[in-house]
Amino acid sequence: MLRFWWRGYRATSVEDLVKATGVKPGSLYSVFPGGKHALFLKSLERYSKLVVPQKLGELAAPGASLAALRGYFDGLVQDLLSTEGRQGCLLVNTAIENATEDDEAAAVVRGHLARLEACMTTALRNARDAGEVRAGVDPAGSAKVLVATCQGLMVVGKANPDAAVLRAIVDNAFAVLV
Amino acid sequence: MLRFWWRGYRATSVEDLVKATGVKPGSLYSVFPGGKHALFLKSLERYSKLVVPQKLGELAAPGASLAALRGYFDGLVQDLLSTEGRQGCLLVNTAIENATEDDEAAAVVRGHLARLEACMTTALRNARDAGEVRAGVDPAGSAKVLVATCQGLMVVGKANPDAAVLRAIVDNAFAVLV
DNA sequence: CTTGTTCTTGAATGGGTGTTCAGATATGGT
DNA sequence: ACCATATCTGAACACCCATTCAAGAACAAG
Repeated sequence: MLRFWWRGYRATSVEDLVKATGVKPGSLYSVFPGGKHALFLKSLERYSKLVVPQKLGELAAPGASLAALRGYFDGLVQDLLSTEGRQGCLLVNTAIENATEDDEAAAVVRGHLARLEACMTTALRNARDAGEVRAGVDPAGSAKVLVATCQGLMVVGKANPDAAVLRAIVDNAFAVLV
Repeated sequence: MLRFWWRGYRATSVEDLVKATGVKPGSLYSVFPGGKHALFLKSLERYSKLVVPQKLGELAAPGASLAALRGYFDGLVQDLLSTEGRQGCLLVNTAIENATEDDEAAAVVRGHLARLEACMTTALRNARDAGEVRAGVDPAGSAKVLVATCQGLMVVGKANPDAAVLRAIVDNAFAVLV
């Protein structure tokens, strides 16, 4: 999973995976019928179930509010600025690299986007009920925009991992809500 | 350029380029010293100078206002929904696929993002002066967010090319401005 | 028509790719 | 200790990759 995350599907060779896991080709192909591609899909699922919830943090909780939402974005920026986090999000990378020609991978990405939107919608609804955002803000609608914005943050962060640029995006994205 | 746009850098082989252009390997390498990578950088520049201005349309004009800005986003959505446009934007794809390991490519992407932000800032400034957006809207700040949002639109569009989903993102992104 | 030069060709090169498989090794029940 | 079964191993396979280069074609000048 880490190899696909760091380097992408095409750039990761089976030899890389063999070296990284210590599992030799023969075993790898008997454990994962379907070879590299099957392993990739398993990696996407593993990322969805292990890494994503960890990054979501409080935002995944039903009582999440504006602070949790903001915390998610801040974490995203912090990751993009760190040496280890520059690879961004495996699912975003997959959307760009594979989604057009790999329907199974695209489906995993769609699932991720839907979950993210759901989390953000509840967080915004809670925030509105608590008076943390303007009354005019539509939780469902704003969640859709914020999902797109955070995917865009990854793209910008990859090309330009600059603290000021990324923080300005987040600041201004939240400024219109209050 | 089209090959790199459609399939990405790694997935495009020199043989593909030879077949597509009719230029045989020997000539190709004598015209482009540096081989595949040099040709890729030239493709990025060509895309920047030919395709991007065409997509920007009125938004590139100094007098562009809210309608031009909205038109750009609508064009983006329309492209993502068409069969030919599903490949998205070459520069966004490059940001994800190559930016971390290819500084030259990343620089071209950064230039594109800067230009886009400049266009959007002037459009928003014009819109504010004309009273088309709320007085509280900060042109420079909102432009940064809109740049990120439109990059995110590409990511979402690749995984989920659904008219309702994409239009909802654009509608809600503009809803907070008026 | 010659000659010198530029441009073009496509086969060859060395290395990397994903995948397979027969043989070696380990395991667990008797 | 035995053997049947499951597991692991790494060499071998066929193919594709980016790149090079010597041989040939096209061309312009005298």
